[in-house]
This record gives sequence, structure tokens and C-alpha cells, in this order.
Amino acid sequence: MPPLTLTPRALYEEVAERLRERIFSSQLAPGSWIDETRLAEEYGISRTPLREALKVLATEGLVTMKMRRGAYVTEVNAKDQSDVYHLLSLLESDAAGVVASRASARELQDLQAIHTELAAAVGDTSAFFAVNERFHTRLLEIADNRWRDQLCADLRKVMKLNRHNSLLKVGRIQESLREHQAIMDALLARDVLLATQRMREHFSSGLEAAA
Amino acid sequence: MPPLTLTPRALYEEVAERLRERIFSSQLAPGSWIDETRLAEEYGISRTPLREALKVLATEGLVTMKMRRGAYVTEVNAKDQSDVYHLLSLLESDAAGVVASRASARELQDLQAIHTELAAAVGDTSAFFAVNERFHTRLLEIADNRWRDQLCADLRKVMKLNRHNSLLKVGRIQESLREHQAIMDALLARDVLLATQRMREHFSSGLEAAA
DNA sequence: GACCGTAATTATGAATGCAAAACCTTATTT
DNA sequence: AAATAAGGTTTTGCATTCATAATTACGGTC
Repeated sequence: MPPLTLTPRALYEEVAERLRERIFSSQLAPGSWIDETRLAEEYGISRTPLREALKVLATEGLVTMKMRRGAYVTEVNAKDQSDVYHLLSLLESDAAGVVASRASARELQDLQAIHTELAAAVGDTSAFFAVNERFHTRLLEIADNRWRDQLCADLRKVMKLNRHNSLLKVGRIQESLREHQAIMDALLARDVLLATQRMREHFSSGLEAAA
Repeated sequence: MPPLTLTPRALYEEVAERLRERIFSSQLAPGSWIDETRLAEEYGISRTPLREALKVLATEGLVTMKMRRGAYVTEVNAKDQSDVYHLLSLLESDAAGVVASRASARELQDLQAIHTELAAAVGDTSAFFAVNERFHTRLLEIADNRWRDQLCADLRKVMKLNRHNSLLKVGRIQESLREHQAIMDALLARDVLLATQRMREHFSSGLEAAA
């Protein structure tokens, strides 16, 4: 049996992730000061990895470091949300085009299988959400651009963690499934422009639903 | 004499900047291991701020952290290079479209002014490079999506990892200027699709030149 | 009671310390 | 000689400590 190297990730990354969640759920309010000592104590760690995490978030733009005054939560307003959504739409639509043009038959089958699962999960909201996410993730994988994968993952964190701006609304499941079907059709037809277009529409109707 | 403790920026930022320079100049070669202890000693600082700087560079993609094995200068192969370039093209082309549709007359004037500067700098290669970069930066600013700005800035840094794949080739200055002119025309005409299209062509011809 | 200067407190930024993982050297076995 | 196991060394990741800047509390003056 392999050693089962349970090294999920570096502590500072774990902490960064937790802080992101707090920021996007407004548990750490925009503009508010981040109390290093308090948080480190709460997480049961020292300030060192926490401060490393804060520097990461500062580079991502989620927090702002003020010299000798600590870290403040950057304001992520409605415009930020829609800006991020726009980028996600742009990147994933492009990925759909790439998949339409370059995916192997095997990979398209794979996507189709996930899509079938999705259709079967219409009744179970949380399952639908999960399979939906798998579909998008797999599509990105097939588009085979690790840099885009990283960008999309980061952008999705921004979107996903805000309760009120979920990428997929409960009331839109039927509609969302239809859109996925349309995307699958375009992919299977290997129609690059249509696949791109439909993915873009899929996103823009998601945004309307969120508004 | 006063202590003159001019603290322009945090130490970790200063260090990050110095490391970036070393990486871009290949003094720290792609794939090579970064010796924390040695560098900290060389800079006369402790490992703490150095490690913070490394986390920043890792977030930017210049450095890759390997769990329990330290930091390595990110290695970008030909595929990475073209993948990153593709994303940059996608994002900046979209930005051009946004500018065409939403920029104020004042902002377009501003871009036009930079473009005029660019035309005047045709003789001076390094000046041309600098103004060219200003043009792209200003365009992004006007497109007004700080998340995209951040992504593009990071992607550009990754491009710079490979010295021989500069975004702008010396031999392409004349051609590049013509392309910029075409972009400006589309922007001034407020033709969204044309501006997007031409920016994309501008990038793709840059890629061909690099091949 | 308001204002200002100073001491006490607190928080940040950075250095140092330390346990454990990874690495390297060397010796032993086959 | 190649493979491998053991022991020592180096390096990482994190905790702790320390100096100094910033903030607050306080007290005196008017």
C-alpha cells in the first residue's frame, strides 16, 4: 500500500483558502481591519503562516496591505462580482471553442457521459450542482491549458463563495440543463463558434438570473 | 543627521522586486532551486520576509512552491508559453472591445496621444517598447476591470520568463505600429467587433513572429 | 471642559529558534 | 559492482521572541 502521503497542502495555503471564504461571505467585512493575532489564535497557529497567507491574498487583490498598519479587506462590490463573472465567461467560452476544435472523440464521450449524469440529477439539487461543476471542470481539463485552469479556479472562488451570487441558481436547473444540452450539441458537431457562443449565453443567462 | 529611514515599501515587496529582476534576467534560471538561506544572507535579511516574497512570486506564477522542497523558478515550455499568450490575447482583445464600446471621448484621446508617441518612437527601439507597454496598460485601465488588469499583469510576467519570447520583436516595429494604428481606428470608430478582432490579430502576428 | 504632550499599551515587521522532513554520504550486503 | 540501509547533514515550515512604530490612555495646563 502506498504511503498515503496525506499532505493536503501547505498551511499558508489552507489559511489563505479559509480567509478567502470569510472574505467572500462577508464574515470579514470589506474595509475592515484583519486582526492577525486574533485570527492566528483562533486557528491555533502562529502569525507566520497567517501573514504569508495575507501576502498571497494581497497579491490576489483581496486584501490591501498598509505599511505598518496591517491588512484590510479590499472592497469587493457588485461591479467586482460582475467583472469577475465576465472574465470567467470569456475564459470558459474560449475553452468550449478549443474543446470543439481539438478534443478527441474519447474526450467528447467523456463530457457526454457527465452531461447524461447531469440530466439524471435534475431532481436532486445538490447532486446537480456537483455534476454541473464536474462538467465545467472536465471541459477545462480537456481544453488543456493549465494557466487557464488556474485562473478559472481562482475566479470561481470569488463567485462561488458569495452566497447570493452562486453560479447556478436553484430555479434555473431546467434551463441550465437545456443550455448544457445545446453546448454539448455544438461540441459534438465540432462547431467552434457555436460552442463558444452557447457557452457565453449560458453564462450570461446565469448572470441575469443572479441580478 | 536624521535616521533617513525612508520606507518606500515593505521589505517583502522590495525583495520580491529584486527577485523578479533576477528571474527576468535569467540570473535565476527557470527550473532552478531558490536557496532561501543563501539569498537571505546575501540580502542581509532573515528568511521571514524572503519567504513572504516567494509566496507573492508563487501567486504571480513566477515561482513554483513544492511542498517541503522549497521554491523553484517556474519553467515554461513552448506549450506553456503559447497557452499563456493565448490567454493574454483573449483578455486584451476583449478589453479592446470594451474600450470601443464604453470609453469616454477623453479616454480615447488619451490612447490616441500615446499612439502618437508610439509613432514618434519608431526610431528608438527601447522607447518604442516602453510606449507600447504604456499603450496596452492604458487600454486595460480604460477597460476598467481590475481583476483582468491583475491577470494580464501576471500573465505578462510569465511571458517575460522567457527572454527570447518578448511580446514585441525588434524586427516587427513597423508592422506593430501599423497594427496599433488599425486598432486605434477601430476604437475611434467605436466598432467593438473590429477592435476585438484587430487586437487578436495583433497578438497572433506577434506569436508568429516569435515562432 | 478642551487641548496638548507624554507614558503605557498594542500591533506590526523582522530575526531567531526548533522539530521534522528531505537529502546526501557512506558502509554493508548480495 | 549495484543496490540498499543507516547515519549524519541540510533545509524547510512553523513557532517564538524582540525591536520599533502606532495607538491609546492619562495627566497636566490653561
